[in-house]
Amino acid sequence: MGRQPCCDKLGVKKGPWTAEEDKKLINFILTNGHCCWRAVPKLAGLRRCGKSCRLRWTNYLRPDLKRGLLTEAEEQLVIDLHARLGNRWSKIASRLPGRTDNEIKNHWNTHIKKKLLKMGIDPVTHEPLNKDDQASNMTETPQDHANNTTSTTTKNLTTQTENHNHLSQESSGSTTANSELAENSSSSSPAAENSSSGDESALLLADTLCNDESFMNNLWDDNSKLSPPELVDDSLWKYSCPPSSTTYGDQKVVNYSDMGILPSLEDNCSSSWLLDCQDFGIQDFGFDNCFDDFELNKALSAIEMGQNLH
DNA sequence: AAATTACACAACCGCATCCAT
DNA sequence: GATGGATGCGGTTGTGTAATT
Repeated sequence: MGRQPCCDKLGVKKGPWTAEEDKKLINFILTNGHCCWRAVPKLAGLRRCGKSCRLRWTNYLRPDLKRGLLTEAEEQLVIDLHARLGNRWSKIASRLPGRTDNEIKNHWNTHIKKKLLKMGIDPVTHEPLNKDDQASNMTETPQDHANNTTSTTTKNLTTQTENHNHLSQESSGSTTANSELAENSSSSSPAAENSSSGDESALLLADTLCNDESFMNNLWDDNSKLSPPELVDDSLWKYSCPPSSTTYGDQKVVNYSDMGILPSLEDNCSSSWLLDCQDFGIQDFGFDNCFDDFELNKALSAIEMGQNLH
């Protein structure tokens, strides 16, 4: 007896999600959480595979997502983390608040890869392309590489990453995920310790990073309702968090009206998923811990602004 | 203005892993 | 320990849009 397909292929819709479907999914998850993705489509009244629902939620509908291109600082962090972790996009994404593995993967493939090649750096090994021993690296997996080598990009980025690790530990008080990174760093990247503090490029990058206000806000703002990098995971989203103030502080606000989730002006309807939250009672979802009146108002104004754009 | 190319990103697919039985 | 189901992850493809010719 073979394994059952993850969903009944018959009658399951594929392709782009409609605004109506998005709304159904959001309402359902905000109301019930996602106890079991397989059951979600049925319970939410969607003709979708559970897998598809999960993907849609984690990659697009989650309220804490940042939209828009990665900042320079985020990009540098991705490069550094990739040098250490390889193509483990979910691990990398867990260190970038509001970013998804899919988003980072896409950005890597469309931007960073080319950028590194242009700089003469192998995006897989993070070593200079014309190195003699390049051939030997060809057989190495990114993971092997991450465990064994000191990459060029890592060398360049060490200072900034150390700043991140050090400071995020302090600010979050949580060391679980960072300790994993630290493990990788200490065992695999002696460069982290050895890199010259006088390395101009590293300092420059660190400077860039620290001057990137939105990025730093995400990392430092104790009041930020964004999870610290190591805390961004689905388990926490079971009892989801609303759009954070940090997110709304960015011009790339999560704009639900763009997605058609919010009623258009012509709908002349006051309901939205956020307003629905109010109806449900924010406390019902544990929102009271992370969503005060001020932020609710901020969120609603942001949404109104979004509506006014249409 | 039309055709072509490049880019951005949403979504799917298949395999891996975890976990309950 | 074996098995099967649910979920997660990474690779890849498809599609819409902007830029260029």
